[in-house]
Amino acid sequence: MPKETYIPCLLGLFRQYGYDGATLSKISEATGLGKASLYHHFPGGKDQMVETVLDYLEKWLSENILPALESEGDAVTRLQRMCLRLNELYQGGEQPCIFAILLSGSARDVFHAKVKALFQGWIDAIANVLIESGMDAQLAKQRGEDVAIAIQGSLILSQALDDTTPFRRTSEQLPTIICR
Amino acid sequence: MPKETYIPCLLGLFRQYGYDGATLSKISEATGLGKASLYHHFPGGKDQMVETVLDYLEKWLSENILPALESEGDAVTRLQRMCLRLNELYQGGEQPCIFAILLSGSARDVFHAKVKALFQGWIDAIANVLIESGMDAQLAKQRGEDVAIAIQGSLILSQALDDTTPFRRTSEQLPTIICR
DNA sequence: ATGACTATACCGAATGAACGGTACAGAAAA
DNA sequence: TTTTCTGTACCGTTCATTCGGTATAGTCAT
Repeated sequence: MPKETYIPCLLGLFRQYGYDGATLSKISEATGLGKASLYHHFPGGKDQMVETVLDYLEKWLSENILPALESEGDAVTRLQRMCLRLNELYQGGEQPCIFAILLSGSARDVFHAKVKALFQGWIDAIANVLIESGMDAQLAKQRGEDVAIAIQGSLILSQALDDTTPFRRTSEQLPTIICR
Repeated sequence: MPKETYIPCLLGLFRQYGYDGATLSKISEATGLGKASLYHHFPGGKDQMVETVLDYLEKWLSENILPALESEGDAVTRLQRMCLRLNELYQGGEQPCIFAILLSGSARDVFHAKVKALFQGWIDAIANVLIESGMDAQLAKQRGEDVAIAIQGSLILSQALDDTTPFRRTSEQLPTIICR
């Protein structure tokens, strides 16, 4: 089996346990692969596993989130399409954001640059939608950040309360609120 | 020295490294205490250290955040006073939220109940301010959640971008936005 | 005031378990 | 038969935790 097969499994593990908590034993058990097999597919060890997951997600974002933002229609509609995709990514608010997870612990040193770039790309893409619809560029950038803030915050709160309502409500109301 | 002395140090460590990343070696080095001494003050080990920090923070919240929300003035003013306190707690957005940190990794099983209760208490206190100022109860609860979402989200984004601007802007604009 | 006792604070060294990672020989697939 | 994969056994390191013990200071009864 190619290593891509195990990406969803790895993603789930790093989401649930974080970088430091996702031990090789857990990874081995969850994937059904022995340590030797894991190191055959990922010679770079745990770091490379995360790297692979991040590359996969970067591709997923560029094939799902960006097209939604660059699709036809007004700004509200486009943001709604984005939220539909985010709903898949976070499984309706049940799953935490792996990018946020990777910001703490020993993972931060290694992956911060990549995570930062991903956030900036996302925010810029949102801002462009708003600029296209006639919003002032500086305000559009702020509103782009506000989207990221609302999504990330609602995921945290959904995790904290063990209830997906905050995320689902936020992703529903967000598009209209952002566009004024 | 009494164990309370080490609370700020422990708080900093768990914030920076998370529960799984904050090893006894790091704690020993940062506190200047030998591992055996740590177990003298905290016989329950790492769990008890986190518990002690959480108890300290619960007290801090009840002496700083709640009084700010129950102080004199209109809703906007009271929320502004709360944000001033949050600014201290998170050091202007430089420090992540330990409650959010404790939601992932092996810490989640142990501390989720306490974190959930803290969030709910905070949100309820905010909602009460808004209800007092004439807002519908159900909407007030949503707005209380929106405050938590905005604060948590802006902290995540500040960490991701390595720039405190999102947190500082959010905590400044939040009070007026929430009250409509 | 003195010696016996106790509580608190601390530490170096060691424990077994688990960590991330590797070596290698054999199985499976091409 | 060569390449790809995997199971087993291992490596050194680090993990959380504990052991046995010291230093200090205060509390006693004498």
